[in-house]
Amino acid sequence: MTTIAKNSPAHATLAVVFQVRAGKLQVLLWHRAKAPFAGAWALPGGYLDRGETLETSIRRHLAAKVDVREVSHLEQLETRSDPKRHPKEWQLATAYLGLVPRGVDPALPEDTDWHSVDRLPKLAFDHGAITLAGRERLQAKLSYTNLGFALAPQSFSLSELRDIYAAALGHDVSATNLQRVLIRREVLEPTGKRREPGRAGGRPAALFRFRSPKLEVTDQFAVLRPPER
Amino acid sequence: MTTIAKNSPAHATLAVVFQVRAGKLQVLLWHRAKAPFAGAWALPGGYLDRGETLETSIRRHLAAKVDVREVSHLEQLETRSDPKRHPKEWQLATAYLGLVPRGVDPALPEDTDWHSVDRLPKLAFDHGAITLAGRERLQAKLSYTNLGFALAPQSFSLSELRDIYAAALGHDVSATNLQRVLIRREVLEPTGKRREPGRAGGRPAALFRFRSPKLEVTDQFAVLRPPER
DNA sequence: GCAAAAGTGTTGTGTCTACACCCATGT
DNA sequence: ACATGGGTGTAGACACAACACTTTTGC
Repeated sequence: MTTIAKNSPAHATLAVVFQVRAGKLQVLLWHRAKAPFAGAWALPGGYLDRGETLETSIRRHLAAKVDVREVSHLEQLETRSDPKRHPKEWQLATAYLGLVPRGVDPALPEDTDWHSVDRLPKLAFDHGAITLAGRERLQAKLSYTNLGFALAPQSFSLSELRDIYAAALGHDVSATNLQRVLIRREVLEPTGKRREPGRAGGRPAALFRFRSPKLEVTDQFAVLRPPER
Repeated sequence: MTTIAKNSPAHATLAVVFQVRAGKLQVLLWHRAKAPFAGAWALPGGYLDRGETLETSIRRHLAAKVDVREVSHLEQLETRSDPKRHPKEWQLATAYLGLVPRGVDPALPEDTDWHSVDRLPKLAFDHGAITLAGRERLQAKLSYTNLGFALAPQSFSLSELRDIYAAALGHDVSATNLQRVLIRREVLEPTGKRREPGRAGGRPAALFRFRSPKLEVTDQFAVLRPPER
């Protein structure tokens, strides 16, 4: 018998899955029962298997936590490699950003729950930093892409959409101006339907939808763009 | 003797190193002598070693090709994981974007050379796609950050800077407007020095420098920014 | 009529492009 | 003087924020 020095790192995939719930941006976490970091909350994920891509892997691990069909957007965030990030093994982790539209409420396992991002508990490993990196990516892309489609339901009033943007961005958003920006960019379109007012009355809201369910950059060349002729 | 199933992928680091040379955006490639892809050009890089981070790894591998002190910026791009990306082994690769300022001309090994990005030869593995992803990242960040510092020399006239931006962006850039954008954003500052005119005459150009040699976002919240009060 | 909620009109501001014009130097 | 290259002045286009005002509903 020879001892074989393992000369490749273990590789895990993780996902920062966000959803706007109860007016707050929340992230999906599970509660670790075993060491290391027993008792701490952690991002969902697991090891990469032979024959699968990173994206396939994180979809497979997420399927154990939420109905993957609910995940409306998934993109790679970053790969973490600090040799000390895992206390027991040499492990790299590739993190993904996942988004779930407002309104759906997937069934979750016992050990899994949503947590408000601005009141995070102590997270295992480097998952705290990864979560914040995910929020930064989300906030930036809400500004210059149509990424809102991934947080919003199929159809919505503009004040509902404003609340979603406000929760994700962490500051007030004006429904008036949000409408004009997204309509001008041809990101939103009216459905022609209306929402019935509640018992307090008020004008019925027009319902909108996102034109495309795929990520599109809507404002990339705001400056330093090519000359017209 | 037992066969030990290796259940972790090999992990390599790669770098897309750009420099503006001869008015073109060029990328550093080396010529593979051995299979797989013998005879093809490839991005510099190599395996990740135990105890190092991905960034340390790519700096180490780059050191074999260029003087690493010349690399003025390095950031992680993406991790590629297609099981078929390497014909012989299960290998992931994390790619970095590296930038070298105009003007320096590092000594290179025999097998290594610069190639114009818009006339790339066939590249090994998925290196062609990675190179284009690197160019996209560079072009986007030139618009909304001070990343130009990493492509420009210490001090430069505005027409020199315009040529650098034009090569990287792939379209004409107006020196007049480039100046105003970068000065307003407080990215550039005058050095107070001047460039002596050439034999053809002409007004001597004022020399500028970038204020900061670190990446800073200068335009992130162009829209959907927080209300003033 | 009045409160509530949604939507429109309008003004002002800041940032950018385009282009005409002026400046400083060598021959 | 004039060619050459650099720099400034200025006008217009555009996208956005802010806010007043109007519309549509329930009670």
